[in-house]
Amino acid sequence: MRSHRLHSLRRQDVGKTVELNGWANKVRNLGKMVFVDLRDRWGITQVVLDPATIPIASQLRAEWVIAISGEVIARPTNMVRKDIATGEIEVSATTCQVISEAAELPFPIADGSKIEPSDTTRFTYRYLDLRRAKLKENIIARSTLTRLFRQEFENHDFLDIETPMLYKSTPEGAQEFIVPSRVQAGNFYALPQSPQVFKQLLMIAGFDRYYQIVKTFRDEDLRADRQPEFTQIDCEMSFVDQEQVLETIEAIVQKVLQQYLPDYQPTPFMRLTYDDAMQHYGSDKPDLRYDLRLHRLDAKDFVDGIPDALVAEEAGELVVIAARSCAEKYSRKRLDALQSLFMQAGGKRLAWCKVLADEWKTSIRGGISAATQAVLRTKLALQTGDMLFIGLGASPVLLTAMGTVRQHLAVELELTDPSQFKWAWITDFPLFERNDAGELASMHHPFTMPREQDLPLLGVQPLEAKAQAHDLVLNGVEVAGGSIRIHRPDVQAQVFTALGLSQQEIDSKFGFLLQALRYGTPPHGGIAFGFDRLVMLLTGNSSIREVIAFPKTYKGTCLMTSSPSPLAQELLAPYHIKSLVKPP
RNA sequence: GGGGACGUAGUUAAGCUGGUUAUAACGCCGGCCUGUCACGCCGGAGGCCGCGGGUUCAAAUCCCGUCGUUCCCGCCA
Repeated sequence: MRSHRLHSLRRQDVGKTVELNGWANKVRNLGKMVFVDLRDRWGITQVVLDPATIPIASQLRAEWVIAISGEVIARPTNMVRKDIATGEIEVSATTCQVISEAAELPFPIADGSKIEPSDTTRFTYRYLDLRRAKLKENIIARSTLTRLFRQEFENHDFLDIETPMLYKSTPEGAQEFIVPSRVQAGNFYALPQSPQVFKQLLMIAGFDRYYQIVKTFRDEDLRADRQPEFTQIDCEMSFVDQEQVLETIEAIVQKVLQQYLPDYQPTPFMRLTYDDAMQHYGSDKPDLRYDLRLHRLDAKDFVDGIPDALVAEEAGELVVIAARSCAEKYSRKRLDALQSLFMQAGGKRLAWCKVLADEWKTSIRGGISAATQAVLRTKLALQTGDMLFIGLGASPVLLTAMGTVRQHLAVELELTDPSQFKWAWITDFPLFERNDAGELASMHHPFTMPREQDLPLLGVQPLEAKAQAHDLVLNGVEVAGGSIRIHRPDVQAQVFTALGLSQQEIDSKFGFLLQALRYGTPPHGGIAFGFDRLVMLLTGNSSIREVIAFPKTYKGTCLMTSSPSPLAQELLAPYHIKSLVKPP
């Protein structure tokens, strides 16, 4: 029986007889003596074996699972390793039993190797990748954060209630995963994109506060921060206004951060309206670790008139970003790259100026007059060595295009310190937006409550209406989103109507919700965290695959289990499905 | 759906303006080694150069297609 885990033995344990189990992280065979770094989830302990008494010692290889018994001894003084917790001792083995041999490894598990396996290799042998320190620590950190969030939600009287995985198709949102019913011929469930409607029904049922750490599913194309199945921390509260939701959630997050990050100094989350975020940062999820603010320029900023190069054919507006001390960093090539980035994002032209001591260098034909330079210097607090990026285009695309430039500049100028955490609430989102077909669509979802004062706008100027919706943004990533929900059936009906749904559609899709709202519904609202993204940021990773034990590839496949896989027609038949694709 | 990068021993890479037997490191196998911790030294094995087609006297190398991994845009109520 194992007597100790592999992180725990210290100098004061010298003389103890111990039995240790684990993986041979590293084997160093010196002929007449063999050193094995024994590893488990908790740490590493060095074992020294004498092949003269333990012949198997010279056969040991990396990643074999072994059990040894022996005596804890102090390392010779000059052999003490200060960088390892157990570095003062080692275990002199008296027995060694091989529990399980390991085949030749596709990549080294132990730290310190220069060889970094490719993604394909890592995915194929995910269980081995998970043995490596980095991924292992990410998964442990995730477990810690799960525990801390659970504790805090429980402390705030939230009830953990499960909602169905086999749900109903609601095709308004993301592409869904569908599940054929065997019993109900020709009918389908859908996997939930969110437990949205169920948590509202739980509020109607009177549970008052609900939370759930739960998988949700979206059959969309993947990204570094998107997986087809991902984990939400979903929650909902009754008898609250938006301010109370924000305060409660912020308190929970702050408490979790204090327990998770040892040096965390809690500062209140910043508050920004959607309009301010767009105007100042060109994004509804601005990264606030750096300033690089967007400023409007107009005719009065140009003493001698706006240079021809900055006058658009049609309605043109000008937005400028002043970047500090980077005039020397921007070569022609980098500027061209920025320019094409800006154009791709929908901007018309991106000009630049280098603020130099004597004469400004600029891409603007004819240059910038001394008088205008003086105005800009004051307006933007310019110093020699700064650089201006002036974007020409039409709102609102100009703002988002400049937001893209801003983000790109920050990366190039190394302003994105991953150890820094800048949180912000974004509020007052538009209730609706126009989709590609020019139709009205919910920006958040159709159960979002408009601001009280905007209710009269629903029938007349719906695009002007703002929602009681809120996103939580961390370092430029949307980590949570939610809203106050509609608790009045008449308002809900108005929103459905504004969205152009017929009475028949409303009844078939959301009839049960409208019905439920009629039986005494408390005002309620909540939020859902993208837990994978949150863990990714808090662990300093740039892909959520690094914090998910068994993620999917970019194409949504699993290289380890080879899923998804074709099903023969006879296996599909019970589900009343006929495949149009011939299995390979 | 669109655009970019990558694919060569078990692994990670070099080779790519075509030309002898495809190179290195780590790993693996054998030998030596009592204080290693990226142990060291000596020797060895290991290749459908992703796959298919084309150009050529000759293709890892050039061209076309395809598959896979990845990053971005679209998409993600």
